Amino acid sequence: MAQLAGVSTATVSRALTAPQKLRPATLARVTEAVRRTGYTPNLAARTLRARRTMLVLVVVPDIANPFFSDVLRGVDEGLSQHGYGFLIGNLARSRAKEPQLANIALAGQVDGMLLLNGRIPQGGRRSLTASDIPMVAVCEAIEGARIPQVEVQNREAARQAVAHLARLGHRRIAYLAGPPDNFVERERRGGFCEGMTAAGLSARSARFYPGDFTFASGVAAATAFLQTRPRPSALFAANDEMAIGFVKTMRSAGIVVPDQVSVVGFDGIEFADFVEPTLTTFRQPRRELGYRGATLLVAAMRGEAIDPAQAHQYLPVPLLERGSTALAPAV
Amino acid sequence: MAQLAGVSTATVSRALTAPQKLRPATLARVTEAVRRTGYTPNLAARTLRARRTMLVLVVVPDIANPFFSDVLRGVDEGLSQHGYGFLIGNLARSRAKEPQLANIALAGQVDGMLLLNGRIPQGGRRSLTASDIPMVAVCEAIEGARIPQVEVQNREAARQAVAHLARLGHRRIAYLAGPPDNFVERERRGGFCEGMTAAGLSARSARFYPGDFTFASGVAAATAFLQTRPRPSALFAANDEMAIGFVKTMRSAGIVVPDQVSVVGFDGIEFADFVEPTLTTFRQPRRELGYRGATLLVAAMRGEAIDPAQAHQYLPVPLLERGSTALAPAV
DNA sequence: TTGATTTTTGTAATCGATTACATTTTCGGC
DNA sequence: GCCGAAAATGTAATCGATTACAAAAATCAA
Repeated sequence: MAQLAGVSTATVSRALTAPQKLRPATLARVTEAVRRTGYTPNLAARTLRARRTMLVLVVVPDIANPFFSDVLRGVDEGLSQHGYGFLIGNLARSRAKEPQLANIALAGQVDGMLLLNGRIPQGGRRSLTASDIPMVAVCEAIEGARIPQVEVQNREAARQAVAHLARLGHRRIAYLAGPPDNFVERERRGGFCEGMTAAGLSARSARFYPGDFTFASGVAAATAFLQTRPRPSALFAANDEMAIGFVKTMRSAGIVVPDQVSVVGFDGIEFADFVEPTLTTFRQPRRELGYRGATLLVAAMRGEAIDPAQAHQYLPVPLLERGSTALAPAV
Repeated sequence: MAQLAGVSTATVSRALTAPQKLRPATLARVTEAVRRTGYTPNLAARTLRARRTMLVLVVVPDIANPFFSDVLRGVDEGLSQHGYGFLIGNLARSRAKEPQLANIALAGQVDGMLLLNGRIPQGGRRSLTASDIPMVAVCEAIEGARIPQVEVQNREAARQAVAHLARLGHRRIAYLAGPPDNFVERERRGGFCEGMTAAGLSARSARFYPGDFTFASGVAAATAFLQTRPRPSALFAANDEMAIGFVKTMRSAGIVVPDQVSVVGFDGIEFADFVEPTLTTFRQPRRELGYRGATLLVAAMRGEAIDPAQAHQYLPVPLLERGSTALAPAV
């Protein structure tokens, strides 16, 4: 290959990694030879010598969750643009695999990590936090971690949900919660309370139904809701799946949504469009979350300084006003 | 590290890759030294020399599709069990990236490929088909390809759908199709026709509505359906998303499902449980598809002979009889 | 044209494992 | 205790790129 172009292997290497260092004529000869032979540099050799793998480990809490697959699409776009590929580390909703994933990074098998799970994996042979492996957190923020993060304006959106309902005349607004140890749940709940206060309503006296982000917990909340007196006229669910479970149960109990109860969800999953009535919700910019996270990580892996203003991004989540919210029924 | 154990690097290497070649005492000394130093072999060096990457390229037609994320979970399980990781090649519903993905494999960056897209990627610098890179097709079969394949019994299930409806007394059964160039669509349509014949009904005179697997095409089919005379009493949709779009539109038009029209879907997506009425459908064993494909691929990559009986697997797809099917209305 | 300076290219060491081959050790049988 | 075969271990070449350093070529000023 090098012979065909009449140059040394060093020159070939330079042609591929630092073309500006070559005379145009030489570069052209090498390029032509590369084209003719269909030469591809061996990745392993390059990695071995240059100590870069051009690979990123993406830690996902649950790969079977469609939410993350959309985020992954953005990650894919952001990384492949810069020549990076990615490995997927699926935690499958448990922490058992964390040490294994941490070690992949610590062993230098990847150049950086993208954390979608709201936690820095623990239990590796060394501490990831203390290492200088570039990491970026996406979707679920990691409190106290000194790494770039990209999340959505959970708190702000939740406030807006309450404001939207208050504007429609609702005064008894309930909250359908996620798991209490979850970061986004806490943000959304906090925003809900702030929104209540801002609307001149008492957050203290609002009804809070427990939930865990599943459809089933939405159903359970609906059952509890039916027995609540006085019955709230609106409900803000911390995610769409619960909201849909809630709405479905309401309807089978003969309660008309939105006439008797307004419901607001969160996430903007695809099926929010397909249920009856269509769900009023906040559309998370999933692809964008992944894309921005990937872009930040690439910068970090290249050793570029990250603009502090970019280091922690809060993306806006637009409210989609649709069929499940309406004016409060007259008292 | 080798010094700490008082052995050569060759022995360390053997301790890690072929422990049975060492005397137990030596092995123990090395193991202890490995533990104490926290040594991890450099993957790049190993790959360079051993010419194995322990990585698989998974080609996905659309990573944002939840169907595939579930399959990926199975793939993850099957591969990680044997120490393999995987890269994701996302085609994003187009063929533009095929050459790029083919080249990743041809350049030896992975040890094998798992194809979920029903096609062998074309346009690489050499032909993948002619190469000896291990490949396995999953979900969507690749006709004529001499590689192991894992798919579901599409044809059999479609026959069963018709049988189920016929058993309920339906005689005018319509078919809501997928894109005509899609392999699984053709199988399901074929099974539908066979089922009609088996039930003593004319497949020729059945109504076929065009579709493309999207919710919107289910809505469109419903609109056409409403104008069909005489109106069929049952419909078999080639996937759940269309079935759900169809049902939703029927209901808003005041047609009661299943009393006036029975509907059967295909795939068993999560939301089939959540719609009203719950959808009668076939649950695809998604995780299992991925797991089996991964297992076959590992065998192929290890150079093991594949039992011909295992080389093309057709997994059964159980029918879930739920709310969207009922006895045909009396004529 | 010449010599100094800069740019381009080549030579050879290097990354860290695996592995063919050589050497040493172990072990059984006599 | 010795010999030969078998098992265990060591030595050194090797995988294929990158890159420090050296050498050669190009460029420029006088």
